[in-house]
Amino acid sequence: MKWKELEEEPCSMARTIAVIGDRWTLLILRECFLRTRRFEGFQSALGITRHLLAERLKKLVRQGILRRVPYQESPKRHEYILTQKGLDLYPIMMAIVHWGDTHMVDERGRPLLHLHRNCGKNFDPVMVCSECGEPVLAKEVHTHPGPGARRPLAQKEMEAPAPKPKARRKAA
Amino acid sequence: MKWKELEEEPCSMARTIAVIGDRWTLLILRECFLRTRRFEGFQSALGITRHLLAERLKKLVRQGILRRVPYQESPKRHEYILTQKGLDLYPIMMAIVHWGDTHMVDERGRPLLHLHRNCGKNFDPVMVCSECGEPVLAKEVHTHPGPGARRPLAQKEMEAPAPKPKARRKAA
DNA sequence: ATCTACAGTTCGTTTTTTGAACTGTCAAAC
DNA sequence: GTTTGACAGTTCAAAAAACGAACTGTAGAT
Repeated sequence: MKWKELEEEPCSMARTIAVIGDRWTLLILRECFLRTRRFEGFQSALGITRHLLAERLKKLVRQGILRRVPYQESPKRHEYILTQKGLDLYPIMMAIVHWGDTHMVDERGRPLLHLHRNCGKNFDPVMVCSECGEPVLAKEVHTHPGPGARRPLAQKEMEAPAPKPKARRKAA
Repeated sequence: MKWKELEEEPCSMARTIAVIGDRWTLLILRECFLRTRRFEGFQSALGITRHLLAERLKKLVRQGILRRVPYQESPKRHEYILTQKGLDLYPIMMAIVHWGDTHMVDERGRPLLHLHRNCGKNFDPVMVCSECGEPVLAKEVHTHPGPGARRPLAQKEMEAPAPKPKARRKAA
């Protein structure tokens, strides 16, 4: 499977992973949520190579996750700001942080705490069901095909190579 | 920054990303949650190279996310099963799927639906505050250092170059 | 005139990933 | 009793991605 195909898989996870599923992209997004906006800011916070950083930022802009906004003329300079689509990644970020808080901390405890201003307390993110409001466990969930599931196979595909004859052993 | 260092960063996101933050690992985990357990199962579902798959599975076992359980003697064969630590990744997976459902679907709609058996409805995952139960928005959260934050600077680090005065220039 | 800040780009080297075949055990088929 | 197939890997050369370090270019500060 190539990465181009991945983006077209009928799977929301695959498609999302195709966009944000690499280490540097996730770290760049972490910085975005910590209010970093500028090239040098990302570079020095992460130690990423400038080449990669430029590439990843471009990709995030192409995907509509960041917006490239000018903040000064002459020399033209831009900031990278999260769009709404980007802000919507927050639950993913928080879920990742929370797993780390639960399973990857050392004896000293959490590196960061999160204060929910609405209620004034440090909190953990909890994933609940949109319908009943209860926390969701993996075992309580049944997954089934939706309208965008892989379409029924077309005739052409039906004729497509049945699983290749595996001439794996001592061939030729 | 090398990946070894990443695992030791005082940041739960960095540590988590060091473990699961690459494309194949995330896809392997997707398969795990879809009940795939065996080498061939992962390989044929994902099209990952066997070499990489073996490597990634080893790493996930080392990290305690999967358990390698024998399911037959002679030839010894093993299954890869999610541990509790692995099951705890579920909110991350669901958050990723949900973002994809929101921002990456085509006109046909979602590839997969998730039924919450407890309430009998198809649902979306919602991230709420553990303290007040309300959905959390990025803007409502204030991040601050916790007990495991970067240790106080050692002497050597104190001697490191202080940030220099910033040059100002005309704004846009 | 020189230095520094910023936002990249270029390019040669190293590391990772890929693709394809190979190894080895055992059961069933021929 | 030899061959075939399923399974779970390992090996290795070649291709792709990432790294590091230097370079480009604009402009304010010294």
